[in-house]
Amino acid sequence: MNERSVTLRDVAKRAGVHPATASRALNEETRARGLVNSDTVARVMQAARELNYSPDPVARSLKTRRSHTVGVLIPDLTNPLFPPIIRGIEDRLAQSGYVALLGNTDNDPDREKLVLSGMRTRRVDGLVLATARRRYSVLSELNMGDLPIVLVNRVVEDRALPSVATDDAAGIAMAVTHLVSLGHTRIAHVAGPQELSTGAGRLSGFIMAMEAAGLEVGSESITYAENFSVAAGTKCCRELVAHKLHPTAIVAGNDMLAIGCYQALEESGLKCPADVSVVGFNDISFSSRLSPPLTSVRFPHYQVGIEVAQLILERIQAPTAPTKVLFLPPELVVRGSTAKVATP
Amino acid sequence: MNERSVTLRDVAKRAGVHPATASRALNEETRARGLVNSDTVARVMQAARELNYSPDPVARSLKTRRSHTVGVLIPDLTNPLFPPIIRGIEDRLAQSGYVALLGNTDNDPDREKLVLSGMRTRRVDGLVLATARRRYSVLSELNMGDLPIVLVNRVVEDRALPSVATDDAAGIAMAVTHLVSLGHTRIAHVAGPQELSTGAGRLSGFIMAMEAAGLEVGSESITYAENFSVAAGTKCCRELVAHKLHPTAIVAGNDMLAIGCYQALEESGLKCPADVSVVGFNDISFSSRLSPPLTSVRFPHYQVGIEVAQLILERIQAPTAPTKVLFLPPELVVRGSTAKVATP
DNA sequence: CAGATTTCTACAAACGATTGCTATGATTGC
DNA sequence: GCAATCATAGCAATCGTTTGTAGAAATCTG
Repeated sequence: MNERSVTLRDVAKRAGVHPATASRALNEETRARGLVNSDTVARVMQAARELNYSPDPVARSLKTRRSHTVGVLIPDLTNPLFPPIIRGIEDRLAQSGYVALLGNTDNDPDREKLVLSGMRTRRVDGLVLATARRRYSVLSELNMGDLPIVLVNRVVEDRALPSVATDDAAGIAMAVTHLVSLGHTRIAHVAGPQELSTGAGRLSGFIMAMEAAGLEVGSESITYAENFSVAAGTKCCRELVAHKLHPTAIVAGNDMLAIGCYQALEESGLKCPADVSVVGFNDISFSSRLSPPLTSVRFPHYQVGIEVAQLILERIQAPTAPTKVLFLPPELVVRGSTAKVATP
Repeated sequence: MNERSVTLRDVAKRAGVHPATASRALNEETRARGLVNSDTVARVMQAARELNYSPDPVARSLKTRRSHTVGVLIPDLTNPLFPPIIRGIEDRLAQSGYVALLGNTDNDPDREKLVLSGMRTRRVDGLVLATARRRYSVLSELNMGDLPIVLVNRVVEDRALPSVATDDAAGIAMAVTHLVSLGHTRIAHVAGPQELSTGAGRLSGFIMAMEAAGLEVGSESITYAENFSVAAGTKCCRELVAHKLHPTAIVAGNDMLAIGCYQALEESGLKCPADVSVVGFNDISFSSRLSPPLTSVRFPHYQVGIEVAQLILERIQAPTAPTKVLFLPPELVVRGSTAKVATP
């Protein structure tokens, strides 16, 4: 019943060897280095199997200083962007015997510091940050300089940290091109927070794409959201429609902002897409079920998670490996929220 | 820079005491038992503060056999029902210095076994299960009988395990009553998987509520979904509309199934809510943004998470405490997917 | 004031693994 | 045939805590 959990000593005793030998026999690397006879290896493994031995990760961690754990910091799990990414991360980590420790920061620097220091004392082997501001000070403050780090969906300004993200500019360009092909010329942008890399990247992508299309982009065609929320989107969109430039299309910084636009348009009696087309970014689940179904820039969330985990594992193995910055291609999913511009 | 992490020995040395004394001085309980002089307590705590000491949880776990970690098993993080629950759990756990270890099972018993045994070797102090079938064998199989367990959103048949959930029957009853008050009499049910407690509880709630309303519920007014997915909902709804009983309202086992109904209705050229009203369950985020906005039974997800964490913490403290079964009240959110029955 | 009792603190042994070093045969070279 | 080399396995220390026990002060008791 309450079988006292079987330890390495038990295995060793059963195999008739010293615990140290048993340890080496069960350890891939030392075995490979030929430090132990293949006969005894077989005997030990047999014993381990018979006893259904599994090593105590706690004891192991204490000695090896590795927890086989990586901390994953996100603003808020409730944001539908993150669950698929997290699943990707966890699935890939599990393959290598690692687990993820989640931490929600709610975009609050204090909370972020708290969570981070908690992760440090829990001795995570690496850190995945989906919360990075463009300039990142928290890390150095907390003296976790030696910890492997990978960013998700965010890039720091100087690209000094490895990261996985989609090409924001390319995605926005696809949106703009799509709108232009529908005949739109008065295209506005609801920009996300500029201290976040996505917010800034998408704004500059918007400007570049507009210029490439030969369209003017004045200051009145851009509004800045305080954060990536529905409410902020509504607020911004209200400004846009109130202004004299009557945009026929809006490129939102993400889907939340786009949904906010829906609401503001409704309030002002404008129809989407008949009067104003709207494009989002992220293609969160259920965006196809919105009314109207949202045209959005999609990128492979789950795959991003996989790649992130891959990267952090690599860096844990070889902390000094070159700093990879990986971009996954975006894709425009055209749905009902964009339409040909109404002939005036 | 690379300050060798400060250990208990350092603190002890600085305070001029033996490490054991330092340990006791820093430990709430032993201190309370008066095992150490209050002077030395002060001195040790001072030293600890000066050195910015934080105990190594790994070493501590090794000795105390407690990991300050609880495993949380869910079918799929991607299901929008779970993120708010998880946040509740994590937030409450964090308050007590615990962390959650997530595990996705995809409703696959094998995967479930795998994840569970992983959690056991990681020495979780407790288990939160959102995946429980009505009869639960996996646990005994894995010989984790002594581990504290709490169920979320699921109840086992004999209520032998503590759990937190909403009152499924009451929620469904609210839905049925609402529909009846709108004049509906031909009300059908898309039932979830019957091996899950929610599936079964909502079905029996449906039957009871219908009888209470004096309405017949024949076998043709119930279809069974294989799982809680949009696709399964579509399939079931197709059957319902194809059948001779032409229901004017459908109570779906959850929101996913309800969305599936939307799709099937659309296919058959039926309008919701003009021709058929639909009610969901869970009120996942964005259900208000669906087309039409979904009427759904809501319960406080985040709060459920809080309560669950509370319960598992209690049980970790006192494993033999009485088995609480907590029900949180549901609430009907009426939106655009339900309407008065069309006069025939 | 001697002895019994109470308070505290130090010692040392765990917890379960890993790992540098040493010891033992066996093997080889000359 | 003896020294040097090599392949294995054992010994013991260690990671950073916690905790049972022993012993030294300090306090109390009669």
